Amino acid sequence: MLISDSKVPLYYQLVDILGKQIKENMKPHDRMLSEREICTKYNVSRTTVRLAMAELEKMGYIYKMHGKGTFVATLAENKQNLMESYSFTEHMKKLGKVPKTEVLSFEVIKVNDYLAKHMGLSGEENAIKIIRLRLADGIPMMVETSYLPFAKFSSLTEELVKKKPLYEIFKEEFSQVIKAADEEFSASIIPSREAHLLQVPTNSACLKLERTTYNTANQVIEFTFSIARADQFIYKVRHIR
Amino acid sequence: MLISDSKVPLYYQLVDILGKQIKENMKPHDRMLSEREICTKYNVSRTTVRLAMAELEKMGYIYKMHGKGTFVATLAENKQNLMESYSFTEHMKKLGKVPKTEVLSFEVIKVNDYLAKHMGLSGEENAIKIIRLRLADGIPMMVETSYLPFAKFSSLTEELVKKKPLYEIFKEEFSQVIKAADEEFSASIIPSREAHLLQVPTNSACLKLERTTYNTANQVIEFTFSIARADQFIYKVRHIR
DNA sequence: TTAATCAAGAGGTAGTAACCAGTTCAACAA
DNA sequence: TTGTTGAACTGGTTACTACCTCTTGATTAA
Repeated sequence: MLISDSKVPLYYQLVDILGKQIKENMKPHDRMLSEREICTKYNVSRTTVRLAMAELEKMGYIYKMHGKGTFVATLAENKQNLMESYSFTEHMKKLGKVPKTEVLSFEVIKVNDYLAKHMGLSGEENAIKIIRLRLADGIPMMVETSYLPFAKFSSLTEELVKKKPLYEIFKEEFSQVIKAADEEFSASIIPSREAHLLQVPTNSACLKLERTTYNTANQVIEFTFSIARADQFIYKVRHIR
Repeated sequence: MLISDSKVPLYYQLVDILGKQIKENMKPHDRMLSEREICTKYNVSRTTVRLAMAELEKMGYIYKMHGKGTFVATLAENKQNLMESYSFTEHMKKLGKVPKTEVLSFEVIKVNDYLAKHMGLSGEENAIKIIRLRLADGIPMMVETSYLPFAKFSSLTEELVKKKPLYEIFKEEFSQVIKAADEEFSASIIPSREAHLLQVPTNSACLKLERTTYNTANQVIEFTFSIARADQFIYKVRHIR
C-alpha cells in the first residue's frame, strides 16, 4: 500500500491514508489500530508509525492514552488543516457559504515605523498594501487591509490578487509556506468608512482583528488589519497542546 | 548535566535546559548548536535531541531550516506555554498587570440541551456554573460564565475557586490536563447587566468569547462564555504549524 | 574570471532493538 | 467469594545506525 521509492516520505503517506480512513470510516472515540499493528499491516517500522501518529495528533485528528490506545478525536469532525482557519475563503466554504472578495485598492507604499516594527523590516523598505472587502453569500462581512513585504512579493499584481486567494498565491506563486500566525482580537464601535462599506448603521459594534503571519523561516509575510461586522461574523480558532 | 535515572525523561530535561538558555542568553534568529553537537555536549542520542527540539518547536521557541540549522524564533520573546493563553491570570501577569478575580456566583445546575450538546454530556447530568468578574489593576475587564461537568469536579468548592486560578485547580486538584481548546470570537453591543458590572455605558461595544476546553482524553472539561469590555481588552492567540 | 564540482555539515527519514510505564483482565490464591 | 498477582497488551523513552536531501563554501576545471 505504501510506495517505498516515492518522493513523499513513508510517514507522510501513512498520514494521508490514516487521515482518510478517519474521515471516511470512523467516528470520535473509535479506537485506532495499535502502533505495532499498523507496523505489521503496512510493513513499516514503529519509528515511521509514531512519526505519522504525531502528525495526526498535531492536526487534531487523534488523541492518545498511555496504556489504553489511540483514539479518534472529536476535533477531527470539522478540522483538517490548521492553516485553513486563517483563510477567509476556506473558512466560509466550511460554513457552507459562498465567499467573494472585492479588491478595493492595491498599491506599493513606504512602510512607516509601526509597520516596520511589526513586520521586522527596516524603515527604508516598501510594502504592498491591499484593501479587500470580503463577502459571504453576497453579504459584506469584513474589510481587510493587508501589508506584504515588497522584497518577497515584488512581482505580485492586482490581477493575481483578484483571481486567487492570497494564501494560495503565497504557496503556489512565491513558495511561502505559513508556519505560524499571531492574532489579536478586540471589539469597538465601527468606524464610519467601514460602516458604509459593510452596510451597517454607524453605531454598530465591530470585531477588530490584527493578524501577523510567519513563514517557515520565521519572517513576517503578511500583516493584516480586519474590521468585521459584529452581527454576522464569528471567528473560530483552535489550540492544540 | 542530565540525570539518567530521573522520573522526568531525558528529552524533557533537555527541553527545560535549552528553553532556559534561549530565554536567558539568546535572541531571535540566533543559531542553536546543531543536533549532533547537542548530542555530544549532553551525551544523549540524536533521538532524544530531536524529541526535545520537536517539543521546543511546538512551543514556538525555535524554527528549523533544512540544511542550515535551528534558530531561535521571534515568537520566543513573549510566549512560553501555549496553555497560558487560555488563562486570564497568566495572560494579565504577562502584560504586567495585576489580575484579580471576584466569584459572583457558584452553583450546581442541571444542563440544558445546549450545554449538553456542547459539553458532550447526556441531558440528565449536572454542571457547575461559575460566574466570575475579572479585573486587571483594579479595572473590571470581563465577566466569565463557566460550566464544568459535575461528574469530574464534584468535590470542587466555591472557596477553592476563590483561592486559586481555575486552570491550576484543574491540574493540581483534579489531574485534568488541558490538551486543546476551541475559541469563538464575536463582537456585539454590551448587555445591560454586564455593562453595569464592567462599569461602561450601555451602548458600548464588547468582545464576546466562547471557549471549550478539552483534556487529554478529549473530553470537555470547561465551557465558558465571556463578555469583555472593548476599550480595555485585547485577546491574543498564536497558531503554530 | 567564471562556472561546475565536491565535500562537509545541517536537518529529515527509516530501521532495529530494548526497556519503561500505564491498563486490563484472566488466572490463581486466600 | 474476594482479593491479588501477573501476563499481555497499550503508548512512552532511549540508543544506535544508516542513508537521504538541502545549504554552503572551497576547490577545481573551463
